[in-house]
Amino acid sequence: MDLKALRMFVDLAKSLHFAKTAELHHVSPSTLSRIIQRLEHEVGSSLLHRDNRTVVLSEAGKQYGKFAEQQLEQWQILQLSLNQKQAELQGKLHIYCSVTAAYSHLPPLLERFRQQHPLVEIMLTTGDAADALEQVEKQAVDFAIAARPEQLSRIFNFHHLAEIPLSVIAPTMICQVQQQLQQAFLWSEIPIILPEHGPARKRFELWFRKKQQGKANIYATVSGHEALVSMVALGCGVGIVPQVVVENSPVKERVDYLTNVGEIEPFELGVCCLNQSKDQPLIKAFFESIK
Amino acid sequence: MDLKALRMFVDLAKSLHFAKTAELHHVSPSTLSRIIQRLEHEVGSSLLHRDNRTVVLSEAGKQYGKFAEQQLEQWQILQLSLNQKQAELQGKLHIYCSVTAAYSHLPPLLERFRQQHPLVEIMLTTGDAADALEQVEKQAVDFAIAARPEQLSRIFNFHHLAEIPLSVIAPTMICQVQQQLQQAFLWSEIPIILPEHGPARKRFELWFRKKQQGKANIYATVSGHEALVSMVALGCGVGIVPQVVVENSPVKERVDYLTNVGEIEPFELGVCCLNQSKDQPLIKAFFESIK
DNA sequence: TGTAGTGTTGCTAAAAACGCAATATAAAAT
DNA sequence: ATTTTATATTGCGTTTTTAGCAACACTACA
Repeated sequence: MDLKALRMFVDLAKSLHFAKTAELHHVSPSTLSRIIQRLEHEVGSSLLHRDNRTVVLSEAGKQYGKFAEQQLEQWQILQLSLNQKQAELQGKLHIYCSVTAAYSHLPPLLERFRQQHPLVEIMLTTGDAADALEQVEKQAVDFAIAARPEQLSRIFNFHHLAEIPLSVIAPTMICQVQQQLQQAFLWSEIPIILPEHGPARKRFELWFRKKQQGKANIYATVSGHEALVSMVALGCGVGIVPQVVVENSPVKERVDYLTNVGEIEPFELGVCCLNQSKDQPLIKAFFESIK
Repeated sequence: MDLKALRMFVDLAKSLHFAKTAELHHVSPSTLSRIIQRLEHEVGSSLLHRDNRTVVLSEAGKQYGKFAEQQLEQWQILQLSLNQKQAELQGKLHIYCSVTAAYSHLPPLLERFRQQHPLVEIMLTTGDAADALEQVEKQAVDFAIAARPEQLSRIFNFHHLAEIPLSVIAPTMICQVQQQLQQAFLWSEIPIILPEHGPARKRFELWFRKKQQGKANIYATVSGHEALVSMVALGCGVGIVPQVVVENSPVKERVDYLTNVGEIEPFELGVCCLNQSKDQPLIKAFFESIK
């Protein structure tokens, strides 16, 4: 009986609709169904009568709903009371990250921080992941969600978040590139699309050198992984990007992963700030909230 | 943040002692430590100051303690209110099980039932596991926690609970049996202690026949697995018993498991009642609460 | 009778939790 | 001052739990 389950139940009791409630909470309907089953088992009686088409609250369900709301309210009160001290902290916090990271990795980090420091204003700048460290260095932002380069200058403080696997992607559509890949081919003949700079480019160079097939046929260089996926989807060539960028891309149906093309070392994604500023109250509080 | 964690925190806040609290709740100290860490992470501040030797509540911890007690109280209120209808159910319920099952398997079953039907009086009879079905058949009890025999009469209703592995145990102490086992030996020479009857005896006969070493040298037959462990511990011979009996035995330090002695088919442990009585309200309610 | 909408269940893969054993540290004892 | 004891935490392998997909079962409605 955790808070998430209670929230879901409260919402479900309002909407009386599993699918919608599940979507609202970013879980699959089956998960929600099982969560409710767990609750029912815990209290020892069924909370909802469902006849496979409609859902209504049982008497126990109504009581449970009130209970759940009370519990959640008390939790909120506790939060408020505990955060009063921390709430003194206020100001602006500038964050830089890629569009993709903003979707995939930032939300859970910010959620806790915002809860603990509601008065702090978050300013989010999105852009090419490769520019992240530069932004931090020139103090345009307080910190960035960034991939760790092989050589990380001493001036930075880096906190590990996750490993980001890279993949080689190719267009799904019928085009010249597609046909080349179908046949026997030399990598030096395949047009390749690359990031202008940054760790992803480094990864590519390392990977291509291993193939020992001469010079790469670079079709274009772009800034920003998101744009790179689009280029590939349009059939311009193949590219290397983080899988998570593809998953969140609106054109993900139009690219395929190439398998058996050799290992590509994954990114190490993390939160990066200047060492000199890591003791500033806001930045310190942020690192505190994510560790 | 589930109820168990809250209960543990409340107790810990009183005792200020991890090891004792952990034991009280039947978990290892490390588990408790991690549970508290989880709570602290959830609220975003430390609840206890510990300097590796002493534990004191932090300010946040005090507030959290109050919160936890409130939450638990509301849960109790909910329980009470939901159980009012079911509480109409009252009477006596006679249960039979072995001493060991009373420790190891019964508590979790009864806990839910008692919560849901507080007015029902539980009458527990412990005894030799092998007598369980007999007790049910002659209606001395309402149901029993029992091992399923190969042939289960149609008059019984059986609900599976768990697989109980059997083991061959021998005395740890230096004695004749011990020495025999150390050397090359024939199984027909080793003194063996057996249950008088019941599934465990059947298992033994099956197992011994596989060895094809003639007739077993049966030193003694006893009724009740618990007594059997004692006999083995005293050095009278080797025996076959459920592992769980050994684990709960006060003399478990004085017996060893024999390995590489062949497979013994495990018990199927379950709840067993008469088919004719499975629709009685109390018995039905019990099965409901454990399924 | 077919079709779309809805909740549940079987199954497998991933994640979380557990407990043991080792570790760290501080108080108490020698 | 050094050893012993008491206590909480951490590393790690194992077990248990949970999530989500896909298939299913059922119902309303066209």
